Amino acid sequence: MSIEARRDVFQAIADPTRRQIINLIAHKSMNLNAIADNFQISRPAISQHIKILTECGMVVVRQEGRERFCEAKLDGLSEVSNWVDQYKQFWNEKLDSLGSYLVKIQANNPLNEESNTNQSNNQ
Amino acid sequence: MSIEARRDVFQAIADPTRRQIINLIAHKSMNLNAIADNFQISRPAISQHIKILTECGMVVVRQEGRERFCEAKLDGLSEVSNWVDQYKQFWNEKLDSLGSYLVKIQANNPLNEESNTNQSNNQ
DNA sequence: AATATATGTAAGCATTTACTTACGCAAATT
DNA sequence: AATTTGCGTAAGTAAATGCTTACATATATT
Repeated sequence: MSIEARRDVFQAIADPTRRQIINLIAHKSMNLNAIADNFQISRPAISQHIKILTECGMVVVRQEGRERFCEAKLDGLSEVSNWVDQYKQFWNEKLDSLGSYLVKIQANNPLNEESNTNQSNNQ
Repeated sequence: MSIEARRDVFQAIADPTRRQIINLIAHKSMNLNAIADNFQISRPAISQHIKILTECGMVVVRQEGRERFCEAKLDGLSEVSNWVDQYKQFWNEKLDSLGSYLVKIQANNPLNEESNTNQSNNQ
């Protein structure tokens, strides 16, 4: 952690512990000790991860008495999503599930022709 | 780079230079010098980045005479996409555009009720 | 008031990262 | 055959990373 470093979302989620922290608090705020209980590493280590996540805007800390509740702010993930989604065309799973979903709508909607074209040049 | 390290896609794309490399070769294979021409850092540095990308399966190198063409294999990005997309509901832009698209289909398809539920609990 | 709890932060440390320069080697060119 | 080109790799280095332990501090509890 040392001095001061580049902080961006891509780097923030590069660490598996930080991804797990995000998973933990995505749906419900937790205080720091509660988060740390889920890991084998020390509480200060978790505190430092939270600091990093805070610095890149992915976590907001709300103080409540002596506790600090960590809330996930995952808007920043859209940056990752946008970057990755440029390359959607290079793998199939996701396209397939979207495809079958559109086909399902299509089946109930024989009048609509244009959603076909939407399906093919979506990206 | 030293000895041997954890290699996963999240860490691979954490580095901005590697993301640029991916951008460069996503649509057309390039040999190493051609890639390096786009950066200020040395050719060996690029070579090391390519090695990392190769180690986590995002680049395949095809030798052709003395040249080595680097081809992007971006299937691995689906792992990132899947992880990030769990949290789609936490930012709006993407949902909005998908939402308006579904609304548009919906408008042409008054019989189909279930796509409404699909829209709300899509994730 | 004394203690316990929840936390931040500093300092130290081993490891990893991202580079550099120097070199080696095979394939192409001359 | 000699040289140039395209590349990998080793060794060295500064900085970053991820952790630890030790300590400080504010808020609760007793």
